[in-house]
Amino acid sequence: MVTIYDIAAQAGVSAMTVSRVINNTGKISDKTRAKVQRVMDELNYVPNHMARSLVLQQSKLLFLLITDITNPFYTTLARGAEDAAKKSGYRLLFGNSDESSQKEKDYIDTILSTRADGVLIAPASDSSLPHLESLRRHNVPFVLLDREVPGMGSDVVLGDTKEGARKLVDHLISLGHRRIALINGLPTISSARLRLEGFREALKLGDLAYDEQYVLESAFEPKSDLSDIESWLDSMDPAPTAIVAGNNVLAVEVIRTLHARGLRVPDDLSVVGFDDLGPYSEIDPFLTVIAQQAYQFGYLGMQMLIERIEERGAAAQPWRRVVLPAELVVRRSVAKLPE
Amino acid sequence: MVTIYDIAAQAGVSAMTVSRVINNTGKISDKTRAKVQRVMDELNYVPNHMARSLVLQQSKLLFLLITDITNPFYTTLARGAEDAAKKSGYRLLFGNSDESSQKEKDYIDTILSTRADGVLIAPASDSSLPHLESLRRHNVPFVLLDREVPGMGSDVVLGDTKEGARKLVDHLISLGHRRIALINGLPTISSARLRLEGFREALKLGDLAYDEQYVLESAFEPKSDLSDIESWLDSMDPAPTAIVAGNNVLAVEVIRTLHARGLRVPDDLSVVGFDDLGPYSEIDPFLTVIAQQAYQFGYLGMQMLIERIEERGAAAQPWRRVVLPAELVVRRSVAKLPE
DNA sequence: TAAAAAAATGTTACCGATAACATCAAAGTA
DNA sequence: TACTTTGATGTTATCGGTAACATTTTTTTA
Repeated sequence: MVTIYDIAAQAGVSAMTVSRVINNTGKISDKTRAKVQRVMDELNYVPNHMARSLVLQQSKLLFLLITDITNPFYTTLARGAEDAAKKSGYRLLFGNSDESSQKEKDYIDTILSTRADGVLIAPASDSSLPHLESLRRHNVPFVLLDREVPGMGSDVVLGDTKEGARKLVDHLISLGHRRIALINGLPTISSARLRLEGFREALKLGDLAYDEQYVLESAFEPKSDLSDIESWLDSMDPAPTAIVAGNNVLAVEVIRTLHARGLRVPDDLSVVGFDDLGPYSEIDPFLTVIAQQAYQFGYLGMQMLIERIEERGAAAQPWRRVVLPAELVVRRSVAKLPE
Repeated sequence: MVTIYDIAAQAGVSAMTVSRVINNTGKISDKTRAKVQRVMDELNYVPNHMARSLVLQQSKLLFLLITDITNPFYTTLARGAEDAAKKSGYRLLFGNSDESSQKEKDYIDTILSTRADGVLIAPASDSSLPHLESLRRHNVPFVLLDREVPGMGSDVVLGDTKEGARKLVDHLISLGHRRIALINGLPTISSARLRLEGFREALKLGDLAYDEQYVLESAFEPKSDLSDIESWLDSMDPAPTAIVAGNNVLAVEVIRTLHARGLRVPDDLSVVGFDDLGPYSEIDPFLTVIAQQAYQFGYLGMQMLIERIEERGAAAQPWRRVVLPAELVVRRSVAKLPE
């Protein structure tokens, strides 16, 4: 690999002069600059970022850690984060924790040892706490996305999840549904807890009793084994007329299971969910959902992160909490029940 | 940040001894090892990967560069690459070029200056050639995915695209279609060229004439402006009875456009495409497609990359070319025409 | 018990860059 | 002309690790 020393030797100057040309610092005569520049081009010089970060103690590298790279919510979010990072001259790398606390830990280790300047992270669950503590301890700024972790203060971008759940249930009630079920993420995830809260509140406001048998808590990630959904569907008595799914993955699993049983949505059972299904939603606007501003999650989160990084040393600002609105998008997956 | 020198001082040994404990190299007494280990735990030591890579001249870092992070084909591929990388003890970072040659170049620069050990890359187009030359010049092994770049020999994992296109057209012909249109990616992308070839061959075999007006070459990425699709649809005379879309993004765009015009698929026009639409194809198996083994693209490509990296120095092996099969998945988006 | 071998640990130099300071020449000023 | 200032460049130390070699301690063997 070509180094500044190779350039320096070839151009007949010192390494420091080469460094000055590269970074456009200090004073250099035009003649020297031109000569150095020419040699760099000739030898295809590429700066070694690691050597540079080592001495500068900053990498201009940011990480985005998401929990499911195949989930359109997160990939759209990634686009937003990318755009915001680029605008401020940072490079962005992605990691995918797959909803696994262990994988998340591995990525955090990578991030720490890569000496990233900051991290945008959608935590796997409450058990991410030690990972976040590790980041905090090592003084790596981070911003949480979509989920909070109790016990860890930080900047965070959230969706108005509780309100979203309420809107979904209200919508169902307004169409005559009275037996409404919820398949939710695990209660170790803050957003799942909020969905349940919103769900219960809306029931109460609608004068409907909360019945535990109508609630299933299941992992957010796609699994091959759908038997818990199966048995849950069997167990409810009387059967619900509508199911609220805690996220898009669960919505898909539920609909798949229903289809496998020969049940049609919404004719036999209504289904609503959180977050869009990506391009698919566009060709066949089928599923009624709470749409979240995925791109904004990434964009705003990244802005907040960069502000934190650049204010470093300044008096610490209080944590910021951005809550993005949740919009009900009515499509065709809910039946209107006869009164 | 805590360094090995801090550990060394605290533990009353030399930095080298700490290094030996970390890497489990050389000979160390159990007592010393335990002591050093304890101090590392106490101080929450995290190795500085950059310092280490600087001296070792290798980073154990790999990159995956894809062209569209919101495309399920690539995210599924990413999963495969991730799994294969982890199995061999490499860390994997993602980059997203967004089908843009410029963004791709920026990522290549990042990759070069980060001194990654290797790159898995889905090139944006033939104009990626200089970027690949740059990698080659700097001796960074890479494997191409899904697309080849003329003039650049390398390992590559491809889909059997031409055969795929043929199968789609055959399928349409067998259902009575005679006027078949193709909306394809730009001809600067190898896979788009192959699709066109397969398309033409299948027409010929089916005794159908190739008519240029039925072919539109458009960018693969989603755009807000659909006017070229609009005018193309208007221009064809007589109108086709079926449209082959070159990838999933284009399929979605076409269907969206048709819906906007009040046309139904497949009742008014049949549409087929390449690559699935992610998990969501499952809730409503609608679009007939050529399904590619996205996960395998990533997994096999990563394996080949790692083999290249680790054989370095050994006699160079000839380039390998893996072609993965393309399977026709028949669903509901094609109408059977009366003879 | 002295010499040789093995085990445990330390010292030095270097990876590729930059900050801080040092030097030297040309230009400006008294 | 001597003296300061400014501009252009070089030297040295350092970031956090590890390889290669050096040294010291312990164990084995003749």
